[in-house]
Amino acid sequence: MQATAFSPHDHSHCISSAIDHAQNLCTERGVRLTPVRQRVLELVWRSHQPIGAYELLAALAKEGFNSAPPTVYRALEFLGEQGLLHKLDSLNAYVGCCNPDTPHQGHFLLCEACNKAQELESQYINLALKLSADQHGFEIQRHTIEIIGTCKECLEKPNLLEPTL
Amino acid sequence: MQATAFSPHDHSHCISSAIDHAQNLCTERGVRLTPVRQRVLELVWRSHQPIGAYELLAALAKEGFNSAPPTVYRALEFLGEQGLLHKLDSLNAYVGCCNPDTPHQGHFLLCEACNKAQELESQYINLALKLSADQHGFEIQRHTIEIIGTCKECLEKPNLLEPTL
DNA sequence: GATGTTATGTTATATTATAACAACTGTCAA
DNA sequence: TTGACAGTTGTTATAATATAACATAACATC
Repeated sequence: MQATAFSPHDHSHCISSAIDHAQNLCTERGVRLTPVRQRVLELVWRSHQPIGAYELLAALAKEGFNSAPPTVYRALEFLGEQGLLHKLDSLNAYVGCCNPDTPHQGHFLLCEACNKAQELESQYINLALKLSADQHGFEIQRHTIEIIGTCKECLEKPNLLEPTL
Repeated sequence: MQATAFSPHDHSHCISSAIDHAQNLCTERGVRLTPVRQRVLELVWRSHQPIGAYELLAALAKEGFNSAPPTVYRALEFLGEQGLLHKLDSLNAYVGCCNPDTPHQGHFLLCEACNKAQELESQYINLALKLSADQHGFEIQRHTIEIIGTCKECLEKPNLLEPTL
């Protein structure tokens, strides 16, 4: 199986690749990846664990950035519009998008043991959503698809899930 | 097609049926559907439009119920535990469950034109979620599945969607 | 009617997000 | 080179959603 957020990997590569990608994409689109926007994106990518707006705010504050809520919410709004991150509604938290070139909402696996999020783009799910909507004559604009549970790596550490008494 | 939240129907029947069902179910389970809990459930069922906690609170206040946030959040917690309602994470709002006998999270169609929610129990979606999770060795505990768009009835009123200039 | 459990009341506060307006920055044409 | 505009950021305040903590009341049952 391919690498996922859950499996061990060189995460610094994820970060640098995401930032490079974002820079190129913003240049192409003629929009500005300003310092605060880039820094927010880097912070979001600091791990595969979705991060909350106020946690971002605290991190920015430590680094001398302006630290009022609108600062971070504006950056999140911009990054969201550019498809560079997703909001996870069930967590009120934000996670980087690996595939920002084409607009999409994505489907997410959220592990409650390690708190990491893995984005999927499942054609099974897309088809199932389409079929269900069609059955009701419903036209889909967007969706929130979050699958919550335990990832493979955490399942393989049973001692953490079922501590000995 | 069967009746849905979106199509015209005798809604008073939805309400009374939901309350009857809830009363029976609570009796069977030996839990108490106290006045405030029942009233919250009735308010949630007042329409098929999901309702927010503070809107419930305001309605309770008008009727002389205690009106501090914990009152309504406790009722919502109880009703959620009993499977009598669902929270919609993308809206921070609550909607009654038609099928509270068996525990489930459900899938929702949310119409942005009429703001109504229709719960689905699509085996297509369940299967697609399972397949996607299995591919990653992921064990599902629960999920948030919200399909946002425009319902059949609202699509059939094109003047509302594309106002004449 | 004493006791334990469940439910509610009450006050305060935490968490998440936006409104509104002022000030600054970059761009580009006149 | 400046002035006009669009876009971005700063700042203050507040809205909207949700929970913590502790006191009191109601109910069950022995």
